[in-house]
This record gives sequence, structure tokens and C-alpha cells, in this order.
Amino acid sequence: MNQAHGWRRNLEEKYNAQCIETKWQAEWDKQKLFSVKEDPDLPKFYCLEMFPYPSGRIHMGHVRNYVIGDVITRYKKMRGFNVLHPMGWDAFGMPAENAAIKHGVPPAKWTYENIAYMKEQLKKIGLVYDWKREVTTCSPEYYRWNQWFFLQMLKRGLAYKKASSVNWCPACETVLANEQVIDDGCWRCDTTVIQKELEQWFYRITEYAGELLADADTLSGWPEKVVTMQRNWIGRSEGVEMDFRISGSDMKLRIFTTRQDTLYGTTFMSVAKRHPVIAALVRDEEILRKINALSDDPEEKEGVFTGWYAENPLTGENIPVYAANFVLMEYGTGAVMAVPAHDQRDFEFAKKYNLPVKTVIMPDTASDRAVQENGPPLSVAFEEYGILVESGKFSGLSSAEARERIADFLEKEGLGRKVVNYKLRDWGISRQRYWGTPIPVIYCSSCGVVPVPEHDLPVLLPEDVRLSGRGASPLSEAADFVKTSCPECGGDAGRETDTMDTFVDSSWYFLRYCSPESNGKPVNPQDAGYWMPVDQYIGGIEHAVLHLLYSRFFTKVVRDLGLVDIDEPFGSLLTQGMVIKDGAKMSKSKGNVVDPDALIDRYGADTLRIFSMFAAPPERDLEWSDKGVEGALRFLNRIWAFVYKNRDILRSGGSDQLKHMAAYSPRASQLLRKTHQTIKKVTNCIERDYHFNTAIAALMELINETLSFSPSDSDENDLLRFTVKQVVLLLSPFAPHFSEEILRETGAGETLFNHAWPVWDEEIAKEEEIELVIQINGKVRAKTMIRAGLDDETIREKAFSEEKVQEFIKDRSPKKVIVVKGRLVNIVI
RNA sequence: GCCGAAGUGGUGGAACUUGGUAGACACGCACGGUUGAGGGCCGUGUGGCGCAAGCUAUGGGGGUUCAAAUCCCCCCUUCGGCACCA
Repeated sequence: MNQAHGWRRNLEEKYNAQCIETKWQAEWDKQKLFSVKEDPDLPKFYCLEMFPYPSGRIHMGHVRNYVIGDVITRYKKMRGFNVLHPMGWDAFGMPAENAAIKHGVPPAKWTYENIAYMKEQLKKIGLVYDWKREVTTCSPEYYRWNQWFFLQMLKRGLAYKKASSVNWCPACETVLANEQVIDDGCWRCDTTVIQKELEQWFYRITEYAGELLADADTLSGWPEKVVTMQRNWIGRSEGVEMDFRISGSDMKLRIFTTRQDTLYGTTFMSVAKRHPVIAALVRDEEILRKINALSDDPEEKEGVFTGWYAENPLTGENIPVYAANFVLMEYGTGAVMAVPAHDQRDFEFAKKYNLPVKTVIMPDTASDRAVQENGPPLSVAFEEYGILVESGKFSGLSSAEARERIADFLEKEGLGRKVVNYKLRDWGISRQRYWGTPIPVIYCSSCGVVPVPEHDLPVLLPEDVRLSGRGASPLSEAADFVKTSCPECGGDAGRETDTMDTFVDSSWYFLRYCSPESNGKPVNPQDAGYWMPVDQYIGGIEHAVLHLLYSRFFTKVVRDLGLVDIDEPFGSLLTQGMVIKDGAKMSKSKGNVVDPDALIDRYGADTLRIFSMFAAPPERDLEWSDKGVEGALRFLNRIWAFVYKNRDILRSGGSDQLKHMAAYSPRASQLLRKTHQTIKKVTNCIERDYHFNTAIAALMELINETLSFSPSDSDENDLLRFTVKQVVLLLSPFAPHFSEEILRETGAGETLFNHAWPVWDEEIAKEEEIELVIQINGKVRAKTMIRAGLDDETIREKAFSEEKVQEFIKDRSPKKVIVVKGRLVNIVI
């Protein structure tokens, strides 16, 4: 209490945000309010925002993301949850390396300086984290576990090396995973990606394709859009694999199809340019030359006859084998049976090269069939399901049934088998860059590929590497790093010089927060058991299939390693919209950035927070408005001025026991009712879907009403104190410094966040009087105030007794009268 | 091309979950007050048309209903995702 008294004398007339904010930030830091530990007696809540790359400065996108998380954290804490809210740094990556090349600053120095600066920025926004759990992915304490995971995955066959055609970004001079290629461009710099043949390390994410797809159904707290994107990315399809014998050779051509019902309509075969069968069988130099020259233009279907024929195992027909530019080596078997009548691509191809088109599926509605039978020749393929014709013993079946029967038949006859195919490819994790986790593998000329023994971890990233920016894999030039001895034979050996994709780092950081100091294992199963899964995850939609898919995969692997017992890492996901200014995403290149530091200096963090939460609901894009920011400040100023004006009343220690509604004047009871209604509304807005904009609007309404209230006796003083206190508590997640400061004025000796969230009384919140709307033929003709809870008959009478209503009705008799309780009467005449 | 989301005042947005007064809240604007002036602050007004009674209005068209921003069908526009996946 004494402390509070000391503060009271300092109440300023003008709201001075900067002064208040520094004070409370220091205080929260000192009290370590959001430093948490596992407590099985409390309900837990794990609130997480996607950690930033330490690029140098916090931008408005970060601010929005982190304020959303901070509001939820503070709200949940007041609701009695044990809230874990950690923060860290996604600190490996190219910008540090580029800065080094450009300015000669060592990447580590550059990164750690950025982190220090950005951490201060986060504190200035008033964000509260459990900083003792901070993780920095470029520190050996963190990345050693990337290496540990790699070794476990290697043991289980989940990490492997293979040569393949990979996506290469010429600007970043490194390989990219499939997920990291957006519209043929690099996800980071947008440079057009080219294909390159390279030997690379992969994580076998396809091993989990089925589970990742099946468990997508359990992500009920995720935006449907994100789940759909993941499902499409995984791209499951059911079909059959079968072999076509190549006539005149002992080779077989294995194909994959989902449309085995169209098998009898196969009139040729298509294989990818690089299909091994070409190298094995085609001897004619001219044909090989033509195949090589096939264009990659997706618009123009092109092919070359290989000179070979294949035999349809069902019909015995011999059909030509083409190399075609639209057949992908990476999907299925790299070869397809071509059914021009029922596949648009094959149709176009057949037209171009004069190949036969054989209809084997008829539409199953009579009228469509008539059109097809009597109409002009097909101009497009009929790709739908229908009824089989000209298909031997399967004729007459529906496509759906035929797919089953033909698949069964092929299996029985040993001609093929049912398979499930995925579009998802394994995750290429090798990067020819310096600033990342060294892949813990050693190459020995006599033992081959040898994993670094676990007890030798971490394989430290050398810090004194010269970065020229030319050529790949800077580590290969670090002789001291490369040169090592083989753990198996002790002979001279060399280290792997590629580093890991930085998406590996972010695929499990949320687990590390649960037990940041865990030593023998990356995660302490008990702590993770308490905190996981993340209850609310917040971040940008751009990670819909990148980080979010990798994290789901990693979680399943970590589960199978026995470290956690959950299947999915993120219970609920909120994808916040972009911050827009002048119609475009804020970016340096467009010159429309707003600097958070400058705003805080000018308006204070609370104003920035209020505006960010008020201008739009979290999932929508937020249009920046300088005027809107001023409006947010005005809102706080008005409250402040009112509190200052009434400071004597608010300071006086009256009774906390409010009178019954009926004992107050209408004016005062209205304020009491509005207060309870506001508690209800704000709570519901947050609970239902985190629509903070409407929560703040409700608070503004209450404030507008409170400002015109001047108490006239001690009961009304008590009421005023009550209302102001509720306002401050409801406002506190959004404007915490401001609220904390004013709360002391209403006599609290303790920090906000040890206060409980306000509760409303349904009885008090209930309106006594309602405005009855009277419609005639659906148009509003009159309004009148009536007591709440009247029965239909009375309401009806009230409506008819309105003069306005009588005027409209005159002598006509109403055909129908609809009474909606507590709302309106509609008279139909 | 396929899939998805969204279209409401001058602007950001509310009401869509549960059909029931469209435009909460804020920005802007206008007028008035305060002030030496400006800014700031306070008050009043503010979808459109009309002096008014009233009419009209949620991208466009149709439908269901006593009643539709809300439900159903068709179309248009914008944004996002996927794009030869056999």
C-alpha cells in the first residue's frame, strides 16, 4: 500500500506514454512475471509466435504478429492459465552471409548484434516473454541437436544421400527444396530456379506422407485454407502400377495410372525424356538427338517416337512408345499409358502426331451419350467417369467399379499392383552455404560415408572462414575444418562441407522452448509432455506448406524417437494478414515502411498496440493509417484525462460492495449495466475468434458512456471506481503499461497480471427495456420502448396501439402478425 | 484451367456463428464552441435522393421467406494457392 501511495503523488495530468512504459517494462522484467515453470495443478497454455530471422530491425509485420501473441498471453494469464510464451531467433541464413561478403563483418558478429538490438525493440513494444527460454539457432548448444537429429534419422534410414536433379538458385548459389520454389522462383530472392544434377542429403518426409495427410483431418484449429494447401501439396492418389512388355526386347515399361478403367483405350505410351528405357534401347543417334532437343515449354506438347512398341497386357495390342516433354520423371514411374480419348494431354498429343483415339468410356446419362455418339468427333477428351465400352469383359461397368475390378484382376494375374502415389517429394536439406548447421558426416576413402559419433557433437561451424561469395560450399575452402580423421579406421578423411537447410532449425524449436537447458537430449520428454502441443501458434500464411509441414514431419519423427507423445505440434493456428500501406505490402523497395521505433517514440507502445489490434481482425490484411494511430492515442488520452479529473474519487477507498441495480439512479444503473455488458462482449470477442477489433470497439463504447458520468454521491463514487477498474482490466492485454499505471490509481497494490479477468453478471447485463421495432410488410414503420420480457400478446397489442401503425393499417385487417420476442413485430397486410 | 477466400458509406471496419432496426467503433469531412491565431480539445451532424412525407441502398441477376448483408442458384470483379502429378 505504501508503494502505491508513493506512486499516487506522481500522477501526471498529461498521459506521458514513454515515461510510463519504461517504468513498467523495467518492473515486469524485474518481477519475471512471465517466467514460468511446469505446474501440473494449473491448466497450461502454450502461446507461440513464429520466431524472427534477426535481419537487423523489427518491422510492422513482426509487431502485429507479436502483439497478437502478447495479447493472448496476457489474457490467458489473467484467466488463470500457466502460460508459456517464449521467444528466440531463427539465426542461421543467407543475409548474415551476404552481409559478410559485402561489408566484411563476420556472420556471427552481425547476427548477435542484430539479436541484441531487436531484443530491445521487442521489450519496447511491451511484449512479455519468458526470456530464460530464449533459443538462438546459430549457437552450438542449439545446432548440435540438429546434428543429433540428423544422426538418429540416418540410423533409421530417414536421412539418405542421393544424386538427383535438384532446384538450384543461381543467385543464392544453393539448392532449394521443392517447397522452397514458388512459381519457378526462389522463395527468398525470387530468382528463377534452374535444375541441376547434384548429390544431396534428403530427409525422407515421404515416409510420413500418409500420416501427414491423415492427420491433416485432425487440425480443426487451423484455417481450412492452410490444411487444404497441405493436402494438395502432399497430393495423394490411388491407382495401379503395371508393366507393359516392350516388343522385341526383354525389358518392361512400368507405368502408374489412376485410370485403369481406361486401359482398353490406350493407343500409345509416353515416357519422360530422361527415362532409363531410352538410354537402354534407343540406338539411333538421330532419335536421341531429337529427344534431347525436346522443349520444356509447358504450353506445347512435343514428342519423339522411340522406334519401339509396347504390348498392352490386356489386349495384346502393340502400341508405339514416345518420349514426351510433358511426362515427369519425378512422379510415378516416369512413364504413362496414353489414353487420348480420356486424357486431355494425351488427346492433344494424339491430334498432333495423328495417333488413334479410342473411346472406352461413355457418359452415363442418356442425353450426353447421344451427343457423343451422333455428334462431331471429339474436340476435347472426356475425362469424367462413365460407363465402360469396348473393354472386353469389363464393358458395361461404371468407371468406379471398373477401377476396382481391373486393379484386382491385374493383381491376380500378376500384371500389376495397387499403389498409392504422392506428389510430396523427399526434403532436400543440403545447402552449399556457410551460415548453417554442418552436416555431421565424414567421408573416408576406405570406409565411405561415416557418421560423426554422437559424443563428438557438435561439429562446430568454424568462425574464421573467408567468404568470397564465389563458388559453392564455402566450408570446402576451410582446410582445417575439412581435414579430419575417420572415426572408424582413423585414417585421413574429409568432412561434409554442405550445411543444413535452415528450415531444419525451425522444425523443432518449439520443442526446445519446453526445456531449453536439457542436456542429454534435445527435449526433455517430461517438460514437453507438460507443455506440448502449442495451444496457439501465430504467424504468416507464407509458411502454409514450408515451415508448417516440416514441423509436422519433425514432430512425428521426434515422437517415434520416443521424446514426445503427441502427433501434431500446433493445436490452433492463426495466420495473420499482412500490413499494407498505400495498397501494397510494406517493403523497403516500395518505400512505404513505417518504423515501429519512431512510432513508439512519438505515440508510445500502447498506442501502437491499440491501433494494430483495432484496425482489422488479425487474419485480415491491415491497412496502415497514420490518422488511425492518432485516433488510438486520443482514445487513451480521453481515458487518462477522465481518470485525472476524478482522481480524488478513484483514490478514496470506498466500498467494493456495489448496490443492487434498483438502488441506483437510472443514469447510474445504466452505466453498471453497460459495464457488465462490455465485460461480456470483450470476453466473447476474444474467446470466440480473437477479434480484438470488436473487443476494443466495445471498450470504446463503454468509455464514451463513462466520460459523461459524474457521480453525485458515495454510492456512485463506488460505481465509478468499479467501472474504471473493469475498463482498465479489460484494456490491459492491449495497453498494458497504460492499464498498469491507472490500476494503481484505483487502489491496487499489485500488478495487473495477478488480477483475475473480470466476470459479468448475466442478470445485471440484461436490458430492462428494449426498443420494439414495428414493421408493416417488412418495412420499419415505428419504434417504441417496451419492458423486456413481455409476452407475445402484450407486445402485439403495444404494436397495434401505435398511432403510426394505425395510420398504415387504416381499415385493412392484418393477414398475419409475426412477433419476435424482444425484437420486433411484423404486421402483414 | 482447377481450388479457395473476399466484395457493405469518402476510408478502415461492424452486424453473417443464430435470417429480424444495415453501417457499431474509428478515421475523414462539415458546422459550432474554446483560442490572439493555428494546432489541440469539446459539442453537433454525417450512406444516397428529397423541403418534407417518404423512397432507396450491402458487386450484378434470380430464388426461398412475413422478413435476406446473412440461406440457395447463376454471373461479374479482386486477391491468394496449385498448375502438365498421369
